[in-house]
Amino acid sequence: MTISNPSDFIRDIIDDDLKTNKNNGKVATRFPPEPNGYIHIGHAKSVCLNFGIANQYNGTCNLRLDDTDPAGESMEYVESIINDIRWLGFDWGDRLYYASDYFEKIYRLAVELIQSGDAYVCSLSPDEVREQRGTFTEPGKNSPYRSRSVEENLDMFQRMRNGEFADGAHTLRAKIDMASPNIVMRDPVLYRIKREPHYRTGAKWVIYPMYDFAHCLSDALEGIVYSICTLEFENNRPLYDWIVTKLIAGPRPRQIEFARLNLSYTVLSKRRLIELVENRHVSGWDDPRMPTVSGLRRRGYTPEAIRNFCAQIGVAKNDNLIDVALLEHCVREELNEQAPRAMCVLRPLRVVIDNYPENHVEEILCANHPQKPEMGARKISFSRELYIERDDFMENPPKKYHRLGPGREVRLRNAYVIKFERAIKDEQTGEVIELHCTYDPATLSGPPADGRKVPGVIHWVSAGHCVPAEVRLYDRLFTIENPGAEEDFIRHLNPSSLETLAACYVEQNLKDAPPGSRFQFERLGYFCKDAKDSTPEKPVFNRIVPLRDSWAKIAGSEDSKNKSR
RNA sequence: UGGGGCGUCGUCAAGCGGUAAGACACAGGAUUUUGGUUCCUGCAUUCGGAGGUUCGAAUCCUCCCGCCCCAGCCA
Repeated sequence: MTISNPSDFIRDIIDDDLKTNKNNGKVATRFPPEPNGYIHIGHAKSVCLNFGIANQYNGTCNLRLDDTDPAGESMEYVESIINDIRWLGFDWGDRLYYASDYFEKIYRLAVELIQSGDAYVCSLSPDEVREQRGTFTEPGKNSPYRSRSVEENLDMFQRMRNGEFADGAHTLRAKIDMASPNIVMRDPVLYRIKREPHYRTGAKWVIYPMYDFAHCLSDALEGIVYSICTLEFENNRPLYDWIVTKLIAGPRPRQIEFARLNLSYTVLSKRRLIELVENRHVSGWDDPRMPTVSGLRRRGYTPEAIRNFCAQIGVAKNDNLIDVALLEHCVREELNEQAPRAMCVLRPLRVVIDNYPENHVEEILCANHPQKPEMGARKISFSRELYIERDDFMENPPKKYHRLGPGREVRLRNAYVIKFERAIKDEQTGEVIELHCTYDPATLSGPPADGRKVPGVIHWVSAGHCVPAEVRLYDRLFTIENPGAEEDFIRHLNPSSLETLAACYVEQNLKDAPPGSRFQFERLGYFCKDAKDSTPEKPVFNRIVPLRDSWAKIAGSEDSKNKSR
């Protein structure tokens, strides 16, 4: 499902600009994450948009770390961001930039702003600034420091930089309009004093530019043409334009806002994600249940699936809550094509084929993909003792159940038709612990000769030829559709978002599967060998996504019928 | 109710005055050694509401209603 000609309102704007030769045909974007957390699927939407546009129009997309607030920023995050965007399949050439590399230039531009009388050093406390800002319906008051002379402002700003003042003692503010109906324009703070070591500039600076000042100037310095950001910055656009027209002579970037991604049954705000990690509700940023790029990668999602997802959801200005089923659809779509099939028994039930010769082993050739012979075949051992899924036997099955039960026959996938003979139960608990069956030797590669129909097919492994594995079954992290809208979202964590099955068996061929390799375990879903926790003795497989299961729906409705009777 | 933005199927989303694309989801059916895949079929006489302009409106105008964002020295 590759969308050949992506189109959206942003690309429409670019098409128009190109048609009128507004920017001499130049297309330059940037992806500007702050390195204070791992990027998630919502960032991926922006990455695909910005890099996608650059690729489509033969332009460029810079990667810029927007590191203007040292609190919480670190090289670890920078590295993860770089790694994740590369993994997603995008390239910025040698255009890796840091806002912190522009600190000196930005400082000089601030001086220019002071010199033109468009900025002043304000000595109000944070509380006073808040009080004097006014409200939605009342204008703010001019700061008493608004009329400081250019000379005094220059001197004060220099001394701010020199570290002569305490944190928060003064700020540099733009002189705009305290009565503006747009609160962003009421003399916004441009610089603050903050004695916090910066992960890149160390202790060199004690003043740091605010986002509104640094971002637009960084864009302009890099020659960005389209500064694409999310809707909540729409109010800031007048300030963006104000700063840039005051300070930049040449071509100026244009800010365009689009709606950020919201995903059902998950949270995407950085604050909430951090809370999940720090309070150990998940194992880390790369917990396979996390919507982070690293979490999705570990879960087994492919870059292609994520890119397709981003193409599918589109780009618009409507607030949205995308059904996570669409994301799941995108992985299934790709993995159905790409993933070799294999067999794995999650909850083993021992089966003895009474009429199969003891100590006999035969090798059965199994196609790696039923529709793609070019993907080859592998051998699987078949013997008298097997494991099947506990779910595939029922003592009192409903009519539509196509598997094993009293008097029933079933096809073993890629192998013989077997018939149920008797069940052996634990004397204490009554639990079925072993099945005895007989097989029809004439059914290895075709249906029974007498024409009888065997509708059911189940998977299996040979007891003496399989390898023990741990399988982790993941489900959505939250039980409600929009946990992001809840104050106490933790309360809605899904208690069964992870089910660990420690005693599974996978077919022998998976013994040395490379870490990160993906398979379809037939009839179950798509799985990925966990790169972190697998050991040579015991591989661990993460369930990426289950197969669509129309039986579950039938069984579910049967179940509810029975309950209502 | 100061400013900014948005309202088209359950969820996304095309549509840009000529008579509602597509995807996911959902529901049927066919094929099937995965109750998978694939393949058919169905799924908005209607575009937040009400007026108006027009031969003709989701598209233009007016009013109304609803939702989101903004009062960090965060981004």
